[in-house]
Amino acid sequence: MKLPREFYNRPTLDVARDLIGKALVHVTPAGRASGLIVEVEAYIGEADPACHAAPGPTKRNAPLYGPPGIAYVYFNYGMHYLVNAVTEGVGAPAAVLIRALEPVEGMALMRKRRARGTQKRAADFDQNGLCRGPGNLTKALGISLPQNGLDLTGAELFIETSPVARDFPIAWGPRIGISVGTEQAWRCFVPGHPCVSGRAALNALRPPLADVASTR
DNA sequence: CGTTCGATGCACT
DNA sequence: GTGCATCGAACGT
Repeated sequence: MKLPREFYNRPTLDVARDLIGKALVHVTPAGRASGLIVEVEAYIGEADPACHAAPGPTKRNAPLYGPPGIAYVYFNYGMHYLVNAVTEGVGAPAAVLIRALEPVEGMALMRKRRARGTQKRAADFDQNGLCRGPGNLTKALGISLPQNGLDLTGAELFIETSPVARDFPIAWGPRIGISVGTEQAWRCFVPGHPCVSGRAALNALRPPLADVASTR
């Protein structure tokens, strides 16, 4: 079941939590590639210094200001594309960054895409690492600028409940790779999952924060 | 184990 | 010109 627009039209932290265990799917002429979401981060509003909306509306962050359920894809560090799901209502700029997936469909295609432009061969990639990290998963799924602004309720790029989904434990911690806004525990992940990015210490199960993500 | 650092290009000031 | 919501190789302990 594809997630409807109302799913995204909610408080961003709720959307972030509920995205764990759902499947991100990209359909292209080369085939279908998908994976279960096991790590996300929330970026919420102009008051969040780490959110791209912090400077106010610009050409780049325009999708954040639009309706929920839209893909916000941007280019970073000169070589990586990062994909977000826009949340909350029009004029409330917020989104959930997808940081890691457990590969489900199209692993051969993912390997091929990951190897593109490198010295490595497709077979060199470990399956658990195919979609570990926000830059890696967009490369594996073939997501880049043409996918920016796509409707996540559409047919090309969407998020759905998966038949392979199961209940995951979840935990919250500080967001990774930012220099401001680190006091917020707005990174949501599956502790101990082999496809989650970041250091082991960051990903340890914190007992008071342990919870279970819903499959629905 | 841990930390540092270079690659690489563009939006924004 | 500056600074990235990164990655992985190279180095130090």
